Formats: sequence, structure tokens, C-alpha cells
Amino acid sequence: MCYIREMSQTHDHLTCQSCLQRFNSVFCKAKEANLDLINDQKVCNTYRKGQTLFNEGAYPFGVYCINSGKVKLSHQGDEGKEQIFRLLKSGDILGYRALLSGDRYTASAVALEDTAVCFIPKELFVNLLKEDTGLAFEMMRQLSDELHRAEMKITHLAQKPIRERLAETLLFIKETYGFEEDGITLNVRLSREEIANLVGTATESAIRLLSEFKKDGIVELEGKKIKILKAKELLKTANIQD
Amino acid sequence: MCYIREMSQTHDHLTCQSCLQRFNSVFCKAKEANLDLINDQKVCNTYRKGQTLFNEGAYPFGVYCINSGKVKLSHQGDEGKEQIFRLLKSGDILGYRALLSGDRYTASAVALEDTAVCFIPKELFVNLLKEDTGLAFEMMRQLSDELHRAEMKITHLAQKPIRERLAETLLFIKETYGFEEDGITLNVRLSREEIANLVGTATESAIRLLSEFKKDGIVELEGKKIKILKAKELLKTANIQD
DNA sequence: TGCAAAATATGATATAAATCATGTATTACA
DNA sequence: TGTAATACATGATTTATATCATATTTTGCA
Repeated sequence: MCYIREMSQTHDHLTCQSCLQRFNSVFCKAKEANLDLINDQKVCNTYRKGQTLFNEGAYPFGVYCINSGKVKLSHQGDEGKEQIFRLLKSGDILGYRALLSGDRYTASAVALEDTAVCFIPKELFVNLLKEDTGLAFEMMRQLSDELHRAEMKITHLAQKPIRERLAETLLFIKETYGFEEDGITLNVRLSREEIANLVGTATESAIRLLSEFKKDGIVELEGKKIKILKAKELLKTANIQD
Repeated sequence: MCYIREMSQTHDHLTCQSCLQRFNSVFCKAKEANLDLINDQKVCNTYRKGQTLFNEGAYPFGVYCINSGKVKLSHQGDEGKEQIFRLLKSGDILGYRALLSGDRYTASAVALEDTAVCFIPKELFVNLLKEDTGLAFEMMRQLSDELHRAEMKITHLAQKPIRERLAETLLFIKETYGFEEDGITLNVRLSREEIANLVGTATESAIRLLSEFKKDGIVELEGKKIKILKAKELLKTANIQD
């Protein structure tokens, strides 16, 4: 694991207790003493944009807690087409699904921008879950929320046209990463292909629909920057009932 | 809650300790003493085919553990089109997703055949999860498995043609409910519409594809009975990579 | 038991979205 | 800084699947 330490940079001297993400994270309800334990055993690391945190098929040895940056979680489907099904930000943990199932990873995690993470070894994480009821419940809540989101996505994929799903995806990105200081630019850079792989459609279709949204004055496109000009219109286009 | 007791029938004198489903269920790892608690507080009930256990939008007051029978979990999507995303059998519990999220139900549960369930009150269930690490971990494992299944379904909905998804669905039904004594008839009666709502397609498309499978000698159709004649062929048709 | 209603089946048609094709703009990097 | 590679854009075409229509069978139940 030494190489990880060597790669690690600015944030490994930062304690979990003083971590800005602490109260955004699953550890928000964890006991103080347990934070000390995590702090002792965590291994910090940074990944450049495009680097892989873990790959489908590998064995999980712990969970990753994002300190700063953004990560996508995706499957490799037929003929290598990527399906993105989660977007992660600071405070989020990842890698827990496979770990709790006792599986290998069934998804790959790739940094969407330069990202700093703390790695928490499996044994420690499991022990904490055993010992700390607050943490365990928070974990269950998070799993339940993810499950809900996934089930809604199933329904929408089966029943909604791409136009609605694209609108919904843009709103989801907004929910997840928010806006930049200007209050309208989505605070992440995704390629058109990634947007398509999030919506579950062909890249050309995503591009075409984005162009239509632009023509309709709903969004403004500036390279990979996407500005939401008419949030209400977008919400209406998304046609969300629930 | 009296009316529930009045409706309850054959199985409410059965103890959890002697319940045949005990080791199929999330309670397989629960402590003996806790089974006594559940046994004391459980409320047994039966539902006829087509009856609703709970509805989207209602508040969860506990979880349901299926003693015998079959239940579908589904969303009501646009224009009332149903999307089925889970099939449950004896030993399965349901209603935990909303309960753990602190949400209302986001899905409805309907009996696919006459079904006997034990209702476990929320407070008890939550206390057990707090107190019994084995149970809590089993719960997390189950949530993680469900999440995995849902994520795979998302990828397949986005990327696979209906023919493959129908084949996959038939295999999933087989995994869940198994065969009847003859070893080839799927051990559940679903309408064509329900099959379509499981696959995520139009009813006519499901019917058409089933007819094709029949013409190809892969299945035999006898009303709602579906016999799998060529399981290997079906597996090939499903084109599953993972 | 018979009859209406619902479910199943199948053909014809429409349509959303994928694919193919090609051009233009960006980006990477030698 | 120029050039190749990649991403983006948009039109043309094809295709899978939904929708519509209608016949037939099954089911519920009066």
C-alpha cells in the first residue's frame, strides 16, 4: 500500500474530526471515538481526472470516502457501452455495495475531475458498522435511498421518452453537484457521451436533444458547460409525478 | 388493529421459532431471544389473490414477512402504467425500504396468489436491528443485493432489446419461484400484462415475443402456465454477460 | 349455463430513437 | 504552433417497438 501513501497529497494530514465533509457523510452519526479509529487507519489518496478508483470484477478491500472531487459509478454493458448509474461528490462513500453483499465490484468508479479520497479498510468499516448503531442505520438509510432512486430510474427508463429523461438527468445533475457561483452553470463537466450514458440513450440522441433544449432557450451550451436558463421549463419537460 | 387479527387465519398460532421460512429469511441470523420477541408481537394476516398489502403514498408502520404465497412490488408510472420491480416469496420481507429511508411507501405491494404474512411493528423491527448485529448485517446484505439487481436492470433496460429482456425475465421468474413438480412449469401465474410490466414493454410486445419463443420451441404456453422447454436456449437468448 | 367483460393473439401502421454518414469544432500533444 | 485525434453537431435512413385495430379465447359471475 506504500505507493498509495506516496501518491497521497494535501489532505492526509487532515483529521476526520476536522474534515469538512464529516457531516455530509454517512459518518455524520458516528461516535467521536470511532472517528479517531478511522483517522488512524485511513489511507488518503488522490486521483486525476479520468483515473480509476476500482474496476468491475475486482475484490473490495474497503470503502472510499470522497474528500473533494467527483466520481462516476458505471457498468460496462453490451459491446462495451457504459451505463452510468451514480454520481458521487464530497462526503459520499463508495464501494460499500459490493463489500456488504460479499461480492466483487460490479461497477467501476472513475474520477470525473481531480479527486481526493480516504480509503477505510474493510475490517475497520465492518467493525464500526457492528459496533456503532447510528452508523449502521445511516448506512441502511443510504442503501434504501439508493434503492429507491434505482427503482424510480427503472420505471422511467421503461416508460418515459428520452426528452423527459434527459430533462430529468439535468435536474439530477443539478441536485447532485449544484451550480457554480453564477447560479446557473452546472458544477461539473461531462462529455455528451457521459450524459447519454447517464440518460441511457445514444450519444447522438443526447446531443440532438440538448440542441433542442438550447433552441427552446431552456439551456445554454458552452462546450461542456451547461447553463440552466429555464429551470421551471426543464422541470415541466421532465414531467415528474412523484 | 383488531380487524387484522380477525382476518388472520391458519398461521397465527405458528411460532417464529418453528416457522419453515425462518432460515430463508432475513431473520436467519437473528438471535433466538429476538425470535421470541417477534413471536409475541407479530400480527398474522392473509390476503387473497389481488389484494393490496400496502399502497404507494401510505406510511409504513412495520414490515411484512411472507409465510406463504407470492407478492409483487410495483410503481404506478405515467398514465397509470405499472412497473413491477420485485417479486417476493415465502421468507421474504417487504416494506423495509420505505421504513429505513423514513419515507412513505413509494411502491405498492399486491398478492399474486393467496398469501399469509406476519406483520412486525416498526418499533420492534428497528429495535431488533439496533440490538442484533447479525440481523442488521443481513439487512444490509439484502439491501445491497437488491440495489445490485436494480442497477443491472437499469443497464439492461437502457441497452438490451426486448427479446433479450423477456428471456431474462423468464429466467428471473424461474430463479425466484422455481418450477412446479414437473420441473418445467414456472411456479407462478402471471398475466401477459404483468410479464410486460416486469420486462418494461408494451403488453402486445410481450405477447408477441412469447409467441415467438413458443414457435421456436423455447417455451410452451398453456393459458397462464409457462413451461420452459429449452432453458439453455433461453439463457442464450437472454445474452447475459455478468 | 350463458353472456358480458377481460385477456390473449396477431396483423397493420406509426413513430421514437438508433444507426449511419459526414462535416465542423475542440482538444491533446508532438 | 500545427496536426492528428477526439468530441460535437446535424442530416438521412433504418429499425425496433409502440400503438391501433380486430379477431379469438378465456374468465368471471349473474
